[in-house]
Amino acid sequence: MERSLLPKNTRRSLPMSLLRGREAVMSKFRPMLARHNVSEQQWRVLRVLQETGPLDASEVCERASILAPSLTRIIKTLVERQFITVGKFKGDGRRVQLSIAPPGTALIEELQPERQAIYDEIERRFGPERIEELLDLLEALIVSQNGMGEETALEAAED
Amino acid sequence: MERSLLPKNTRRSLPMSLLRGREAVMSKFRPMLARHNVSEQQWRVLRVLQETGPLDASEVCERASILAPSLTRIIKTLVERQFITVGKFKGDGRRVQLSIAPPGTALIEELQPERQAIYDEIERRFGPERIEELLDLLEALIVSQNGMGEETALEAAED
DNA sequence: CTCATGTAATTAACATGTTAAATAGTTGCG
DNA sequence: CGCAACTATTTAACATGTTAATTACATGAG
Repeated sequence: MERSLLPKNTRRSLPMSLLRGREAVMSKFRPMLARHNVSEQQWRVLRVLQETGPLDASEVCERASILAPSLTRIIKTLVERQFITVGKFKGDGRRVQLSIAPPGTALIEELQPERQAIYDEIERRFGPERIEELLDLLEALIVSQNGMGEETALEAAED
Repeated sequence: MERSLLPKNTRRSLPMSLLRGREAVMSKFRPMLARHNVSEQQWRVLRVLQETGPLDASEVCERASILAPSLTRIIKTLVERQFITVGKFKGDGRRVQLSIAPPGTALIEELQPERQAIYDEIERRFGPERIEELLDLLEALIVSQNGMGEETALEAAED
């Protein structure tokens, strides 16, 4: 007998569990970020620029999982605080090029030890192997859902 | 040699992967909710009330992973649309009792088949066993981090 | 070259996340 | 009883999520 009904309750549903899981982890980092007056999203932008080098806004959105309108606002505050700089793209007047600035790099380096401590504590509680398992499963989940299998007979008929 | 450094890059970090994983799943449900003009959060409130019966605001916050200030606003719109009703709690004038109303129940029942189809598709792509694995890991993650192990020598010293 | 189309980014409008503070109601202790 | 401390909810203020519309620039067909 087929047994793939909807989650019996809200506590064992994928969206809710992913949300609560993320909250469980982020609650450990949030105090650190708050002490330095950076939001989660601002922090993600900084890290992406730090690790990848100058990027245009679209790529930052993609890599930091932030929507374009949010990024527009975030850019404004990060520029004001001199954590990043913006410039035009050579050859395409629409794009903006975002680069991390020295104060941004300095912030990341300043927080590095504390981040490490928090991450170690999370790992100690949950177990390093399980973290790897979880990361692998999440990656597989993302790939499985984002894959271009949209062409079911149903949806293809709508165009 | 100890090998538990910070995630090398933003793509393999727990918070980012959890965020992207959630987005991968929710992107499948969002269109359905949008068609019926309910937000994710409004939907979670309805489902919690449906599955558990009348609750006070705090319990709804807890079960739906919504912060109290957000819930206050959500209640307002759900009451306007007659999806829920609010009443006072006998014996404690501070609490509000939230109950799902017939139109709310009707909406949930109306969406049930579509939810089932979406969930089946997610399951088909990712695999039923892996969903269970993932849910188990997430639950373990949450428990491990929320547990009251806060009393490290470091933090105990701060009080 | 010119216009229709497409793309990158921004703006607008509203809902929610997030923290801090304010409001109301409860409870326990003297 | 009367007040201090606590608890549940709300309000406030600002940042972000989210979708739709708009602006500015780019590109290709004719």
